[in-house]
Amino acid sequence: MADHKNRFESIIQKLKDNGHKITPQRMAIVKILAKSEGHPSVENIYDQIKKNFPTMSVATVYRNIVIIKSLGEVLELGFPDGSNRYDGHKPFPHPHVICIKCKKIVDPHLDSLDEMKKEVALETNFKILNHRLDFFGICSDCMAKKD
Amino acid sequence: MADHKNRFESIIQKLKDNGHKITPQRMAIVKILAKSEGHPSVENIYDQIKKNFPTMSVATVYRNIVIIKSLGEVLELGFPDGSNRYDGHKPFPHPHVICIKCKKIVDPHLDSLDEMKKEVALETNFKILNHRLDFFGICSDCMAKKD
DNA sequence: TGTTAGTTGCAAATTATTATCGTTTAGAAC
DNA sequence: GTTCTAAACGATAATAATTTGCAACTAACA
Repeated sequence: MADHKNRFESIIQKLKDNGHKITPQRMAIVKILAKSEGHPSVENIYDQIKKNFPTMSVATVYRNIVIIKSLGEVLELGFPDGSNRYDGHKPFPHPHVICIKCKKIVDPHLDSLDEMKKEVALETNFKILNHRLDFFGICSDCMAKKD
Repeated sequence: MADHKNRFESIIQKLKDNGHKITPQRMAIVKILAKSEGHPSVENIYDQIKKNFPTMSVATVYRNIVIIKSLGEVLELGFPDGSNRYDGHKPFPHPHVICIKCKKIVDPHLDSLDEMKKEVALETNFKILNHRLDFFGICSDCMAKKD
């Protein structure tokens, strides 16, 4: 999809605008984040890139994610079990549905969340800035496979 | 409140039922978890108990939390920043509102969540087993203090 | 009381992430 | 194109949070 290409260009542009150099390694990382197929982990990104850059270091992946995160162009999904996954395709808070068997992550469509946010703000007197909503379960694929 | 005492008794009973011994250290940990005032962290629990048990080890806190968690009597709240907080008072999934300044955690009242869960299950074909909903913001106390 | 499996405290191991540092390089200036 | 320099890189050491291994201890039951 052209959508991925647009995300790639827009992240690269933002990096340039903020005085960052565009290295081959950085481009490879941005390319994967722009697509964010399956919401990759650091390990996952590293493994993909190592094929083309055998000297690639994990530190470089971490460093770049920190920068891109600070520019608001990637969403970090830290999970209760300590694992981290990333979404550079939709870098804003949105609900996720996670399969606990195959670790697949799906983005459901939900618009009652805004209403909920207002309710909570009213009840607690908090100024709500951010949110995180995850549903954990078993996807239809894993359900089909016998357990 | 008697509520805290009930939670304490019920966690202790569950431990006994599952063949665990009731040591003084364990009782101290359960006591704090039963109350879960402010949703304590491991460090927090450890510090509180160290006053009465100077030889107490953090490992003991971790080990006990693993057991109590496996009995379903405490809810672990792992946050994106890597921090962990616990709730043994309401050990089932429920929404939280977290102040990003003072780290205060409040439990809002929300009943539209069940409806949402059904919607998501229908749309994604997942069997939803669990969920996690957090709102992040600034509490009225911190808002009052000048920034 | 005596026995024993579960528990504890300490320290070492593990894991994920961050920092250090010497070398390399993208990109602007010439 | 060449030169220059701050930024980025790779390798590895450091850090922090959690877990594990093991010898000593003790709760619980007979």
